[in-house]
Amino acid sequence: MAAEKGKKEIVVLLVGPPGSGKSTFCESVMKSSHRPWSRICQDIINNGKAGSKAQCLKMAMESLKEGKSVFIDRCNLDREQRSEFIKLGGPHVEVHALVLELSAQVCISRSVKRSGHEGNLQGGRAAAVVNKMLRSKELPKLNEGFSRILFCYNDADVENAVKTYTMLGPMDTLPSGSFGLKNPDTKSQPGIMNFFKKVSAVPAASSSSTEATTPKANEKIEIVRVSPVPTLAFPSISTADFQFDLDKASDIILETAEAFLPKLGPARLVLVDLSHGSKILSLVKAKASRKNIDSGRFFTFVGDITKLHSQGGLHCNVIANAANWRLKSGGGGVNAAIFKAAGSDLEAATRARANTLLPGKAVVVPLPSTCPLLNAEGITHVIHVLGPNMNPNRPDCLNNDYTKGCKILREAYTSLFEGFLSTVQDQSKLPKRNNQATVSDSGEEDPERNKKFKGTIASNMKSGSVDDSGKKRSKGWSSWALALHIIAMHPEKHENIVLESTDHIVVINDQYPKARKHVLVLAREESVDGLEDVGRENIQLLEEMQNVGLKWVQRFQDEDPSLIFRLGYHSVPSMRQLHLHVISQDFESDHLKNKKHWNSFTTSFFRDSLDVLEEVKSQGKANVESEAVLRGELRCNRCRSAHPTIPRLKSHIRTCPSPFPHHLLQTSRLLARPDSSN
DNA sequence: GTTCTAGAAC
DNA sequence: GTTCTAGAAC
Repeated sequence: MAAEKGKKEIVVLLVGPPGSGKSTFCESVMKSSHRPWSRICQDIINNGKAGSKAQCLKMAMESLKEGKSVFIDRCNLDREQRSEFIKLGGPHVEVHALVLELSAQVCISRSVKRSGHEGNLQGGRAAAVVNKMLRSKELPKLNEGFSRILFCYNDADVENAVKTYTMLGPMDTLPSGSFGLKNPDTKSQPGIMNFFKKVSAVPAASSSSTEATTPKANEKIEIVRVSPVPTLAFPSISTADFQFDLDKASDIILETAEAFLPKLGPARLVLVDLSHGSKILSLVKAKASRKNIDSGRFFTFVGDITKLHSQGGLHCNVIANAANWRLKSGGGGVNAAIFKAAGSDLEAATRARANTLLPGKAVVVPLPSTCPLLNAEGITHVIHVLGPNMNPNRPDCLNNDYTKGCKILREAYTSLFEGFLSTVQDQSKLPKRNNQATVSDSGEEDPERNKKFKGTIASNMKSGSVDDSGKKRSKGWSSWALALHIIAMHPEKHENIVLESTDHIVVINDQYPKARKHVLVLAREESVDGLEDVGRENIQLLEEMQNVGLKWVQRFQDEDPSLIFRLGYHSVPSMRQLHLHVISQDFESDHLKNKKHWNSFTTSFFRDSLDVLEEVKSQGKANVESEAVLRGELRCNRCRSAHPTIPRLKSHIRTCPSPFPHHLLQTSRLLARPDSSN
């Protein structure tokens, strides 16, 4: 009996989708265990047929009364499903969970085989069932009431678990706790697309704990995919109402798509047109096959872009809209159709990102969860694109100027594909930052100011946006990062802090000086956000910034000749608007608090103004150092000795007697008065 | 960029 | 116990 002294029954909840091996596990243990077990399987509890949870509970209680331990052989994938079985626990009954985290593919193929009805339909159903279950899976936690949880990720783990439970005699117990959990991140399962993003961002990730929801790169069976391949469906831009030449347009589509496919991983690009007789479709199709473009990853499709999944059976997670400049519904065609299908959600979501769009630009709009397009078609993002216009009855007609037109159309597709790329992967590691959005921060759009079409996508501009997986994106500038930009654009509104200004520059004190003297010379050029945006056209500007910086050094040294300065730029600025740091080398400041602060001024991340000028003159651009150096050791800027913490470093630099390194002394990178004793 | 703070390091 | 870092939130 259960009450027998020292003896404890065990309830083991198997946790896993169909085909994960729950029944096999139970049978293996029961075959040679010395402990009496009862397997309670919901699939057969009803005289061989599937039964209810209540039946399972009742039978479990009966078995426990008989002194048997029990396996609860049902999926038990979410907390709620498990909760009532956990209540079976008590002073004489322990409750364990055994989690079978095997890959979705394995589970699906096993359940297909078991059903004895191989083939697409059965396979499709099995896949659908497993996928659906995995989507709402919650891994068990000790605080649900388990005394022990064991995670298995592969056959070897399962074999060990079988041994563990087989060896368990009637009087034995197992240690409490959670065992074998490999990646605690899987405790909550975000939407299926989030998973895909995570996986595609780190293609090398092979942690088997995510395997259950990770598609293999080269899956052979379509239905086994847990997440669909990211796919962008896009209409031909500018060739309908904007009357752009079809031949030229088709060349540009192919050219830009071809350039992007290698960057997109397994993702697909699909040109869509409503009509079977579409000329642009047949042109693109013919040219694509001539160019031997991978037809699995770039193809044309006839259908309604708002109903590709439901009517066409094509799964696309992102669609492009041939938008108008006002980013509003209307005009008929694709634009009207998409706005109609997406409902008011799209207008609101668009408005949160941008108010207007310039030709050649794109804006990525994530659809809110309530959006019908998301729910009915699985579309997670709409990317609005505005192409060039050749129709005299529409705004901004280019009057047949195809030089300009082709350039803008190329930009439009590039912006679109970049936008798509940004939905596929987290781009935080991309070195280039100059593909910035050009929608104004205040939401007011000034078409005049975008003389250069260097930027491409307009997205995530309103604030530090967070993508679906919770990471901050590198695109766009958070509101705090705009402070310098705002001052540079309107110094007259900030008279209280502006020390000096000309048509091209503004000088201010750094709000959080990292040394006794620390001022910033801001460029007033609209489109130059940082060193990476600098080109030959900015040489005069760089020279003026340096001269103004030197003037301020003189001024400071007149007050205190012992001050030593460097003039330079951060390789990758945290704040928008090119700014030159004029900073004394004492680094005596309470605002200098962390490794990033120190390393940004004392490693190769800090690019001396002189060097930058020389590089721009000779090679047309400045070299920039990777942000990785910011995480390096803390080294003295004079003797280069390493120090474990910021406080220790600071106390060292207060008294370090060494001269500055050779390369700084050699040229006039380091600005010291001759009579200073350094 | 800063502030705040959990928790690692000492 | 305190010091310090590093990540999240802004």
